[in-house]
Amino acid sequence: MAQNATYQDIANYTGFSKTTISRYFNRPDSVTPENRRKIEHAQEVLNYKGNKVARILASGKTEFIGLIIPNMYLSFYGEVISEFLRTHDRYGYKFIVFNGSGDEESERRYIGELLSYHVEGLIVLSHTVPSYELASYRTPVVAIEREDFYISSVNSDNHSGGASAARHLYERGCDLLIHINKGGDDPRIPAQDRIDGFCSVCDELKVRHKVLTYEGETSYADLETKIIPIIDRIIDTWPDHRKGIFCSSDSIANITLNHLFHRFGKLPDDFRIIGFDGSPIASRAVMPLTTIRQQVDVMVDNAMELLIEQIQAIKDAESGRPVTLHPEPKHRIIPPVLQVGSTT
Amino acid sequence: MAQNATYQDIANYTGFSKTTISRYFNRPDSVTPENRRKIEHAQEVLNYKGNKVARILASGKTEFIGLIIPNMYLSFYGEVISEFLRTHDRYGYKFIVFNGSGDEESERRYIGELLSYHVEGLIVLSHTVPSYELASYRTPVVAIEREDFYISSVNSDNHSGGASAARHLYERGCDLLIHINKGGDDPRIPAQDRIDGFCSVCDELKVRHKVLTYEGETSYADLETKIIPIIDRIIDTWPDHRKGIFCSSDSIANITLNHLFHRFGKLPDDFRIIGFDGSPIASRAVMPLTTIRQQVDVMVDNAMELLIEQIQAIKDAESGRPVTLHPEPKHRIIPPVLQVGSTT
DNA sequence: TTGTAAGCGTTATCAA
DNA sequence: TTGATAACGCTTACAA
Repeated sequence: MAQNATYQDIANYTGFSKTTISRYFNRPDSVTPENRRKIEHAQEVLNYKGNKVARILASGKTEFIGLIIPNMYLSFYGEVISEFLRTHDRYGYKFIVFNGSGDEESERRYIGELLSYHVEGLIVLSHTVPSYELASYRTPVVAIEREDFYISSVNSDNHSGGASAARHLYERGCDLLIHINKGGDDPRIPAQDRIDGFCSVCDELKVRHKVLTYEGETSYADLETKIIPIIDRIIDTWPDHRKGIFCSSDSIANITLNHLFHRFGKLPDDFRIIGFDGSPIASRAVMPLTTIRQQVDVMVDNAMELLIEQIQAIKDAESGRPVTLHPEPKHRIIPPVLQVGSTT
Repeated sequence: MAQNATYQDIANYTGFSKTTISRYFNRPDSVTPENRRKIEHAQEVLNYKGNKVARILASGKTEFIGLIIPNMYLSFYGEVISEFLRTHDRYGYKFIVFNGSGDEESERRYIGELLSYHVEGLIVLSHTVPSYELASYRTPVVAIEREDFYISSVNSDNHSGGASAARHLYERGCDLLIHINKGGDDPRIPAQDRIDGFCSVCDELKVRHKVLTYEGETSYADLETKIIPIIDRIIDTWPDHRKGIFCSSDSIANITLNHLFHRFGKLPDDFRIIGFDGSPIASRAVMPLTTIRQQVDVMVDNAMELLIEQIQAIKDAESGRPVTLHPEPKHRIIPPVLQVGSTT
């Protein structure tokens, strides 16, 4: 079983030096057309495969980006992965994906591992490791929909998302607006903006409203056990209102909708539901959910831009060009869009 | 901006040689406890990070596995990715994920790229590159739910899946069984077994049946445009039968269900629908789909076992131990389970 | 346009 | 138990 061919083998075969072979691969123009053909031929004869590991070691450039997501049961994250993979054709970066599962120590280990592979940058969607720690790694990093005080980030315009949800429910005749969201420890998370936007519109319209929270979940099934009691409480507590429920994810909206169906055989007329994400589960349902759709493709494009900017800054710095070494974190805000379904 | 510390730095700091530092990391017992402490201390002082790239180059072991999936709009593949990522805690392998998008040339390029990163193995779910070519790379490889003539694989027991779908529809009183599946070019694909299982049970039960096919799709929306005409044709052609429709994916089943709802406002009593996959879209719907659920977790576990077996065989071969170099491909068959919903 | 030689940060093989 | 030294396969000055 022959070992893989190397530059050295091609060099021996053609009579050139390793350097020329290297140049052939990196800047073909710098080799005469005739010699280019010779090398090309040798390459095929020897079935040359290439070894990027050696190239990385020598050049320091891995073309790897680490991607850390919190879970896979929210379809939002699947969509995010998908969109990032799609950027490969444009930028050439490969993605090493980790599922943090909400455990801070694991995520820290994963990050360490990614750094030791010399990834050129990190995209972080998981919530546990604080941004000041991420910033301290001195590696390009972009946060998406998470606490981002010390690092660049891309977020949905959660404030306007919450606001348009409230406005839409009001327009659909609701006189009690309820927002269901995860119980927050850190007030700087994006979800807080959603709550603020929701409440400020409610105040403005002078419509009664509530924010109900649940404790962090670990799976879709777990989420169900936490949401269903909340819905039951709503049914019992406010029988005489037309209730507009703004859920902080389509999963929650879906659970809400299903539970109402199971109790009443239909979506009762005193309920309106609106989700958040724009996931397939929303649009592909027999009764499509009204939802605030995040523009995942746009968010991912922006994240790549921000990350590549940082990667470029580091390359510039290394090649001695003048450069701002610690630029202010940049935050991009992507407006979500109201996607009207049948639940409002 | 200080460079990352290396073994050399630790060696200089402690007065040992690089070799000793290397041994400290790889076989700590081979260093005296006292010296171990010294090195440990130096490691912290210098904030040593490690460089796996260099380790890979020197040792040849990357701990990387390449994962090539055909698309991300079928939730099956998202679930597969998720399950593979979960194995990291058990086996330590990292995953480089590519989305083949059904283009043979891209997939071939991706595979080349993965090989040049010296991934230790390949998991292939995409359909384009034939298995004899995959086998020719002489790299450990496991196929999942695709043509697998020359390589090891894990598949759902498609025959029994198709059979139990037919049996279930028959038991639910259908007198015309229809199977919708992708138009096949290659008869060796797993889907063919599904068709066979379906038809053989129909023959056995002496119930009338049809297999309808559509041409390869590129997205969920595209799939809709291909499936809807088929459903319309079914409605027009066989008005007087109770039709049991077995769809080759939950997405197709979902499209079918939605279309029937849009035309009739409900699932008409002369229709029964059964999907295949067991995706969230099936179980989380207001009207949960009956479906043949693939045991993704079991399939992934088996795939990892088969792959690691091959990786181990290569390591054994390299260390000179006697070993069968080209063992027969192994094929594992995982039984899917009938998951009864509200559409039958 | 081509070649020489010195790395990149590990692991592996011998000796000591 | 430790150390000197040679790989691993490529990139990158610097020379020719």
